[in-house]
Amino acid sequence: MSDEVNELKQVRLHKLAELRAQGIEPYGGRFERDTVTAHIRNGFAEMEGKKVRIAGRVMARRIHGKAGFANLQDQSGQVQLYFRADDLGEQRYELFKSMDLGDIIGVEGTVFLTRRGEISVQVEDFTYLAKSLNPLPEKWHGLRDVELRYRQRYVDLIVNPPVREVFVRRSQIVREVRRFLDEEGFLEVETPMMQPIPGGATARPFVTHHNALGVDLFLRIAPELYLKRLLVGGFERVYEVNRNFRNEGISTRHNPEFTMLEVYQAYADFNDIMDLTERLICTVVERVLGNMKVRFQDTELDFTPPWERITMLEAIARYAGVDFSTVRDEEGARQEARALGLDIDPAASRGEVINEVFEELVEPHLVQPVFVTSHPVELSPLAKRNRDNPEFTDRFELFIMNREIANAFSELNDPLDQRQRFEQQVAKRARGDAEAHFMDEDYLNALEYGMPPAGGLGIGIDRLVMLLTDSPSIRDVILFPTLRPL
RNA sequence: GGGCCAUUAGCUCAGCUGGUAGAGCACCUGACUUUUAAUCAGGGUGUCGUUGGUUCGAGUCCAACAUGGCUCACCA
Repeated sequence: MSDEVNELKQVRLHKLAELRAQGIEPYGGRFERDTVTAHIRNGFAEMEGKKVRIAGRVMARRIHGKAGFANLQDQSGQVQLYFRADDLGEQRYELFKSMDLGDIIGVEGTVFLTRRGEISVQVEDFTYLAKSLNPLPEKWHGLRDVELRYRQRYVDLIVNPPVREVFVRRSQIVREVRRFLDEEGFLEVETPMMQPIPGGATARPFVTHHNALGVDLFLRIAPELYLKRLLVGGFERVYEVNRNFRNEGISTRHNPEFTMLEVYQAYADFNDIMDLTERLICTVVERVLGNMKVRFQDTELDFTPPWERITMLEAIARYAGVDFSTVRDEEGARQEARALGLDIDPAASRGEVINEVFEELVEPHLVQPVFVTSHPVELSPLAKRNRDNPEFTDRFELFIMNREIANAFSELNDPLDQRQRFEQQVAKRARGDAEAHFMDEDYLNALEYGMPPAGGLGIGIDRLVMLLTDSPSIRDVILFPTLRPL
């Protein structure tokens, strides 16, 4: 970071040289541990009086003349160490006294209980595993500066234990998602992150360049079109959990790279996927949190199934008081929306108006888990039309805490309809919509071979993790969120 | 991208209407053999985000820029 070596680091560099002068290697190698700090604390009844070998970072130190204490932190937690000159000899004891907060050491000693009732390890020998040259943040307040916490997550993780808990839980959530899908007979696959045509979502892509091929490639905005090619190929249940990249704004709910789960099930439709989604999330919540009620900020979310299912038009009728099913023409729809106080583009189609009304007037009401179904067709260029009402699609979005957590539909497998939808998107792109879909001839070619009817699902993993870890910002659930380089 | 706010020691933060830089933790020196935010005595370690401007004088007022946060817009 800074090229100026401050005095605190200077002191530590001097200590480092001193260690080497004494023939002590400050950066040790393999250290065989036989337990971890949490095990000593949780299993004290059996551990008392036993000899243990543990390793970790020195987080606090209290020296009392010829004896002293230190807190040793490993991934599992902390345990107190007790150093005595009588046990260690003058020379080793001096070495203990010259230790810095942040140093990583390996320790051999005996588990005991202090007079004050603190589970501790009486150190018989210790070894340097890594000398720390940078001082740790303040022991009481930790690292508060948000920018530093994200830029130097390694420091954040050292001094702010709850942060580590969030990422442990994130890992558990992803593991349980995989376990659920594996148990349901889904096959995990990997499809290209670098795509010649970015498809599967409405978003701006990142562009990169392949030198040997001499072509531009796009970081994927979604895996959807590749996963559906696999349905054509005969895989009937596939999923992928991986990164998507969208070249758009950064906010508390958006990171340019984020993790997406997509699931496809042949011979199913969006109703089957709704059931699957409910079971998936309930299973994950149950297995990870052990409770169907989850507190998010000031709200208690109840995941107990079944979740409400409501069409988009019903939701609008309920929360905005307008029944768009009776408003057939575009101008009438625009007038209704303007009467509700919305600013509507004169060129907006009926479906776009309905979507606008939904987003502005309905989403703020959707707190508890609810499936909203039947979206206008022009907003869903990859979804199958509803048989009875072809202006709408067999699609749903899951809303929790006003946020879209999942998006799913019956997949459009009619190659002629799909071609028309692409053509409409290409026309939008020609009118300047940088987020409209590209024509993808190879995808159409795949559909022309015949794709079984299928239901597909996308879940934003980061947002799910936010909900289940009570994290208000997406940056709190991404280890290294995107920041402007310094 | 717009609006608002923040930026002072390694960290957490004070610093009033402009007068030449402070505290706690950490660190250094000494005392202390069961403490735990250990305690006691002593020591301040700084390009006040950057660059300009106003002024006799700027951490403080003004402007621009940088980085970040919140928020709006866009999206998932």
